[in-house]
Amino acid sequence: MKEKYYLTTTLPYVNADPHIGFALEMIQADALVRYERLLGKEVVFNTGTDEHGLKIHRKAEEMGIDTQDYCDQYAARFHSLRELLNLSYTNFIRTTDPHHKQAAQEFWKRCDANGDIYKKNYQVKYCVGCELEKTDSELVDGKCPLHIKYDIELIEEENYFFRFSAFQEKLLQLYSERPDFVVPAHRLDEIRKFVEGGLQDFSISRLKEKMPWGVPVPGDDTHVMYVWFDALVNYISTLGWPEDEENFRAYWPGVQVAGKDNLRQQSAMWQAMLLSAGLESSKQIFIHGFITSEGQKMSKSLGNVVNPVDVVEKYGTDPVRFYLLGALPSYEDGDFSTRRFEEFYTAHLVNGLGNLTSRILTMIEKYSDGKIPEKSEDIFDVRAFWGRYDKSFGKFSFDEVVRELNSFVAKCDAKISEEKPWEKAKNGESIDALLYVLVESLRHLAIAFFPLLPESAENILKSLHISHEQIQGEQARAWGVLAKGNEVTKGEILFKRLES
RNA sequence: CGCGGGAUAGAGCAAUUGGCAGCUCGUCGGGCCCAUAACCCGAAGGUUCCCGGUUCGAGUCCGGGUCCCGCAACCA
Repeated sequence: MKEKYYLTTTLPYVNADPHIGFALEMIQADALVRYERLLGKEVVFNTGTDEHGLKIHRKAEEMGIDTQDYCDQYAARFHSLRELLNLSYTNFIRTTDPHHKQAAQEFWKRCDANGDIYKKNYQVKYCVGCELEKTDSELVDGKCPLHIKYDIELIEEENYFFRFSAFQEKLLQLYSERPDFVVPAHRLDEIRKFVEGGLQDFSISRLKEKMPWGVPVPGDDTHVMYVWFDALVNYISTLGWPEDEENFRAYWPGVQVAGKDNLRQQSAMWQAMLLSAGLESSKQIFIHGFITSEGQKMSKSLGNVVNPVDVVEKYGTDPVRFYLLGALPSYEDGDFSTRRFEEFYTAHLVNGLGNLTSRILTMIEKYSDGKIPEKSEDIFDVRAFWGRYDKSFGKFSFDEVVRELNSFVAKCDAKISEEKPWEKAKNGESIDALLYVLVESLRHLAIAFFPLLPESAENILKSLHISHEQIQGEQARAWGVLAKGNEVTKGEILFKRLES
């Protein structure tokens, strides 16, 4: 039976269009699961949309449409990223799905049965000017920056609370037992510090009369769940929890990919919730950074927001995937700049992989009659290459994976220059040994590039007449798979040169 | 003394446990003609933010300082 692998992204909130930062998360997640599939694993890859809460409800009201219709529209927009970015997710969960709501309620009941949910007065900070509830971080010197003349009013309201404070010890234990629970390590340090500083119980419900757009609290029809509580449960409800126990057991615990703004929610709150419900902790949490635009924070007012749809239309899906995975530091914030994008694209895809592919296939055509020559020795040590490749993927270091790949391409180019096959061919010397090394290396490269550039890699494989089934498992990584006499077809140019 | 990240060649980034400071792009010089005017070789370019300490040896460890950037809890 195939080994199982489960990975989920966070669910974007449907109050804005997808931005490049979310595209990064999706692409990282997609590269990971494609990599795991190469290893021969059976994968569940989950994403979806988070659709409850006050902001959504209010926005739909403003637009004068039904809230569910509003959510449907946005969910469709996020779902369209699948094609745009060539994503291979298997599940797309929406928190308004009936099954998810039932699961969230069941989850609540378990935490409640465990004594971790209780009622308490909650002070809401309210700005009369905005007619909105405010959070502390929205206030400046305790006042609403938009309405300094009014004092913030405190409204008391009874809410359900989650006993977060009870899980401090257990969370710290989890962090110390599993040093790679959160990657990169400095994020684990960050969350540990936070938990060590003491935890406060948090509110997990809202009064239904004020905010009806949420999952009803079991046994109390005057409250709905606060979005966080319901949304986090999607990571397991998508697996059919609670009733499909077999599927849940097969895939949970899973790997979670999230942005640095989600560190607490994923690695502390959600973990505490799981502990409370008596479920296993997540397997691992990978935290990525944010993307700046031309060196500045993206913001609507600066007008420098990068829209993934625009860049994909301009450059294509694979180049965008390649830039996001390879040109940004995997553990930190990174910058999206047009100049750098074009440099990176030209250097590594056009001049690198694309040109090398063209070189090799042409030489096979010219000097070997379009057929694979006799098998020869592996001079590049592909086994060691795969070792480094696995190691880099294992630590979510996508930039390192890309560096490995680029350096393999460079080695091939250097070897060609060194051997000067065109000269030898003229002198009547056999160059079959070199040609085999090159074309077999190209096969390895195509497989290794596949998780990052699925479409381009597929094109190379097509040229080599290698089928999709032949790229999985250990046997695909062996040296000498291409058999003598098999045809090779030179295809279209892989990466077009940018016009300057 | 709220928490955390960062500062390394013109730009963007790397440097397992301390051990000759590297990579990509760009610049300059040469080579090559299989390839998408691509590719290869060589060169120039660094006081690793500053001050002090530990050490045979510090980008890396310790102390102090400066400057950027996130977060600061119910803001997805």
